[in-house]
Amino acid sequence: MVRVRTVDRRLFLLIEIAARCLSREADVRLRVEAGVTASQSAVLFLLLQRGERRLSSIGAMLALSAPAVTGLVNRMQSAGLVVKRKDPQDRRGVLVDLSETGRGAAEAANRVLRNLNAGLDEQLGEDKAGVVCDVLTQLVLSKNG
Amino acid sequence: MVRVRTVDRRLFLLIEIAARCLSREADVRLRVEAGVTASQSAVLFLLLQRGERRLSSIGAMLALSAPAVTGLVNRMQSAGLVVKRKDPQDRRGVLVDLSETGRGAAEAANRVLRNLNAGLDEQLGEDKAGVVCDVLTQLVLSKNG
DNA sequence: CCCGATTCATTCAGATGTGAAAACAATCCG
DNA sequence: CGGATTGTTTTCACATCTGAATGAATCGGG
Repeated sequence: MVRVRTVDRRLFLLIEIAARCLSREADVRLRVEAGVTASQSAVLFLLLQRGERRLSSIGAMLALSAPAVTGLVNRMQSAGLVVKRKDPQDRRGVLVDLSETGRGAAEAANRVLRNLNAGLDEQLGEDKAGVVCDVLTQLVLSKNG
Repeated sequence: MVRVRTVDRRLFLLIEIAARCLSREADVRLRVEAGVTASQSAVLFLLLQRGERRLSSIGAMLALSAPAVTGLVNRMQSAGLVVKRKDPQDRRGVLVDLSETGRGAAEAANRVLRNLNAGLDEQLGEDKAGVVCDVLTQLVLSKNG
């Protein structure tokens, strides 16, 4: 078993580096093929899978702070990707949903992400990729509940 | 085998979420116990392990763009953690090294990172944590050379 | 019914990233 | 020698995060 030493074994540092690498690659392809950024694609993915949601719900699922969600969604609204409306049941809340444009972009982004993910699975092997997904998922759940 | 569905299995999205979670936790402890941020700790770690380096070398090892390194190191210099000097061999380059203060901070940050990492190993199991490290390392190397 | 506590979103200031383009230094080569 | 090219860093404009403070709506116990 090769033990490569990039930055020792400090997972905290390594995961950020890896995330930057992947994110950069994803961002380029998402911009070209779907016209959205990587951050935006996460929101689009969520809305496409789960439908209209609160800002707070988006923040919880993506582990983003409230101000981060506000800014990200506002920029997406300016770009015509999503629509915001006050929650009629509880007017403190704000509901976000895909626009028609946004739905198209979300589907395009989804294809890009699926391709990228398939590439990763191939590069790493399905078994290892699976372990990584499980571990990261477990990690996220343990930190957020 | 439990297959949790946080955000399907799009590793590109999941790794960013996980990185945010870990980074946030690390940042709090690093600020309290070492007086530095998570980003700064990566640079300190590198300089402590490898000694004085070029800005470009730091960027390559941490997968950061040149402007990111310039900004990060400048803030660290303002904070008294590092010292910059022109490379006497090739005056295009800029060498960065730890200050006395920086060395202390680096050692403190190192202890924090070691503790955090030990906690992760315990939570995930050494074998799984090892797989994740190997996979992420492989990934980073394949993207950067 | 009302006021204090809670919840949700926004604003704010600042750290951290990016790509594009400018500023310089070194090197190549005709 | 000198102009073109290459390499390194910085500047710039902007997207993306964070915690802290604020505002707005709801809830719940008198």
